[in-house]
Amino acid sequence: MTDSELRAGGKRERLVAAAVAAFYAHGVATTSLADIAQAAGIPVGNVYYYFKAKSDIVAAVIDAHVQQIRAQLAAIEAAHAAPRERLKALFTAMAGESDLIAQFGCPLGSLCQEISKHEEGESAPDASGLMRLPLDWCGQQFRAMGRDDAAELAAQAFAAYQGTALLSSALRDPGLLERESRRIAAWVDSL
Amino acid sequence: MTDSELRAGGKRERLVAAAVAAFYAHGVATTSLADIAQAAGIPVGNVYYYFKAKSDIVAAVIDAHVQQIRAQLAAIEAAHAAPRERLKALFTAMAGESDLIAQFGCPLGSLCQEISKHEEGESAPDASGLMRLPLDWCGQQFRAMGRDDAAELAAQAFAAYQGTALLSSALRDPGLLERESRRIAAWVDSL
DNA sequence: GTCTATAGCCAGATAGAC
DNA sequence: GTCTATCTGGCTATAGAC
Repeated sequence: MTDSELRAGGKRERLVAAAVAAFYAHGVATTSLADIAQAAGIPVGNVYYYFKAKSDIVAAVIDAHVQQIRAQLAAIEAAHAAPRERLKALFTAMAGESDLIAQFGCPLGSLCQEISKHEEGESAPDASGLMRLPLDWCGQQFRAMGRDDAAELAAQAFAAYQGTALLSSALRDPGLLERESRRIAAWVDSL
Repeated sequence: MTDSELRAGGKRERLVAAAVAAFYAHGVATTSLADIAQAAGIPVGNVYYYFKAKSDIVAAVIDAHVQQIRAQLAAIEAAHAAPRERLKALFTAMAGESDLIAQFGCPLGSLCQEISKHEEGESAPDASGLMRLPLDWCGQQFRAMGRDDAAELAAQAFAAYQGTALLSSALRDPGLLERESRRIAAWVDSL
């Protein structure tokens, strides 16, 4: 946290949190700065004291997700020593959010997809880390399990989750995600 | 095709085709009517002769995709009698578009995800059929193979494809989709 | 640092000539 | 049916008072 952030009394954090929620529920393109500012209880014009442009808010939102992912993965590593248990913990945790995911999809996957469609100018932030981070972590776990095809297994497991999240939100069916998450966990156990 | 469409000399079709391409490459929300009209070689104001509002264009785009899916599935059914071969044909065909998918994701999945985020008003069209149609078709094939868990297998296969499409576009890696499509085909063969 | 007011732009949508 | 001209509103972003 920088000095100016400390002086800002948490307003920047409130803006980012409001943007995270709004981007997730309504999408990046359809969310206006006014929406974000209102949700954070801050006048619209004041947003530009904290962010030079909307794309900077997008970058801050991506960064917030990255921090959250790192924290979640670190927590799983602290709670479970065995790579197999760590993998199961990750996919079980994701299934725990099935109601939300059935409404809006995976927070990471939907954000990643929307942003990857307009990576043209230099102002467009890169969201690929949102996929790469958990994917590489899964790969590490499979490698620790002694699998030579760790990267392939990681892609298979993570893609199964992402695809199911997409299906469950399209069909508005949380049960789909819960069943598939159990199947993935059982599959990890069987390896 | 209605009478007025016949009289229109294919302009409506050109608009829909341009919208399909633009929505896929840049997203629905960030594509303006001016973009679509220009790509179709039609003045902006004239768009409203064919569509009352932008949401009607979205509905027409969804419908165009539905027609395309039906045609593709019918072609596969005509070319292959065995359900196992039909499934393999579908996932092989998808892998054939890996370069495009690595750029913009699955045309169906990305459209579905974006639209499902703002299904509030009555003007918002429903895109869930884009997932339901191929999903149900896969289920029918698995059932024809004598599987009791046909619906679950269909979800598993289709989610694997959707998730891999998302990953391969996030990481800009067509090879990922090709490898996983081969794996899905081999898995279908093993059932 | 915080907020108000507003500029400037571009989108979606309409009116009406031809 | 086709097209031009234009209205209206909301959005991003800025200027400047406090």
